[in-house]
Amino acid sequence: MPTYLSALVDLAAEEYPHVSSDHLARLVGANPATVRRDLAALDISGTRGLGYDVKYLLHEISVALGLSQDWGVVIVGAGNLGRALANHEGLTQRGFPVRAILDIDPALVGQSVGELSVEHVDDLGAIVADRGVSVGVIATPAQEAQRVADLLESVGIRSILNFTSTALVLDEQVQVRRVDLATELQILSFYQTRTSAARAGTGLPLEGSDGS
Amino acid sequence: MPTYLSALVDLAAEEYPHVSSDHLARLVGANPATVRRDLAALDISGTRGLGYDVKYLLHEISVALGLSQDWGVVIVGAGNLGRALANHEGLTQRGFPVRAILDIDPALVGQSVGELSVEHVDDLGAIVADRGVSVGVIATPAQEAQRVADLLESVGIRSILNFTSTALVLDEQVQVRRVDLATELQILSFYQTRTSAARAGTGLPLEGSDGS
DNA sequence: TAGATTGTTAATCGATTAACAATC
DNA sequence: TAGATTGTTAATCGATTAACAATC
Repeated sequence: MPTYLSALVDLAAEEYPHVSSDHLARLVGANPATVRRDLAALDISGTRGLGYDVKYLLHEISVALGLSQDWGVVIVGAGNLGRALANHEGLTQRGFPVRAILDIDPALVGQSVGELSVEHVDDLGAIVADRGVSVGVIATPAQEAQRVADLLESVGIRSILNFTSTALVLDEQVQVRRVDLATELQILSFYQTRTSAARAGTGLPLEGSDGS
Repeated sequence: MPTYLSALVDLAAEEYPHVSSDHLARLVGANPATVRRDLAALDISGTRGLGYDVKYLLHEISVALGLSQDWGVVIVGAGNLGRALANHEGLTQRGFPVRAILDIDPALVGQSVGELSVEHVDDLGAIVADRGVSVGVIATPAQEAQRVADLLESVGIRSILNFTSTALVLDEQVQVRRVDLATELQILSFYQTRTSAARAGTGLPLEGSDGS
């Protein structure tokens, strides 16, 4: 669904007044029927014979994606990764301003990271309450991840982006996305191993079940 | 598929000689039939009445995941993110040693990043050939991503991990995984927006098509 | 009215899983 | 032999897509 957004931004920039499901489908590499069904699921309707109003579509999808509001972000873990994420300009640009970066290590507290300075994780509750934070990013060592997640949950965070390899166990109300570098690389090497093996004529199957 | 691995490592550590598809399924949160089908797809067979040999399974899955060899990594882009990735210990640990970090900016070339120092992107071909690099990581600004990807493809890289928001167009032989922070956050906010809307009783549908 | 395109039903496809004969 | 568990077929489920009547 987020895929539609950039295509629509382009269309709006080119001042297309309307777009057909067929056109949109080609832009995002999907099937026209799927596009219509997706939009219908968001209660967005078009005009028969004409298509969808681009500006209206853009607005409605932004709302559906929650982009009509800012989502304050707190980053827990001020190591290399945490600091890199805090400096990532793309985030604020796309409606996810980083409001704080925390660590448990007193030696790091007070260090400056871009425009922020590292704060202590003990202040999480107050920070979340005061600064309109609604997303937590976990950039700690894997062993700390569950503890941090519990802490985030306890202060009311309902959206977590987890950069560790730990599979978190949380209330189902809490949405978690995991971004694990090594797993991504393993998936790449898995595909590559399979296709090379297939080319080399060994018995490894090309058609497997999933690839996940 | 990569999911099985850590469960198996644990089992091996506890010296379980055999594991049933049922047991393994519970560990990875899947269905026993799916586990059996997955393993069969990798030409791994078990013993009726007994289950699968844990050590054998671990070995075969490692091979299938390509983990029996190291996959040298080159990082293109020595900004905050590139440097953080280069310092990520987890990578070498899991069989993905970072062999080089490159940038196009002469001011960055020569700077040290952990044990490496930044090299110029013009040397990519030689570096890939000499150091057994098989995975490229793109950590440049989004506008440069396609150019870098073309370059990586041209020097024979077949596995790319793309940290920009650009959708890359490459030969289908080249496996690409995208890790886009803002998109991940958008997905979180999308879910959160939907569920809050549903709780608030507005018309936003809880049952949609995909959520991607 | 003729052409275009939606909204939606029904068909298709693929993936998941239940079930069970084979067999250790 | 009795119990357990695989390997695989057939049933189920869900998601995708073709097709077309409704209608702008």
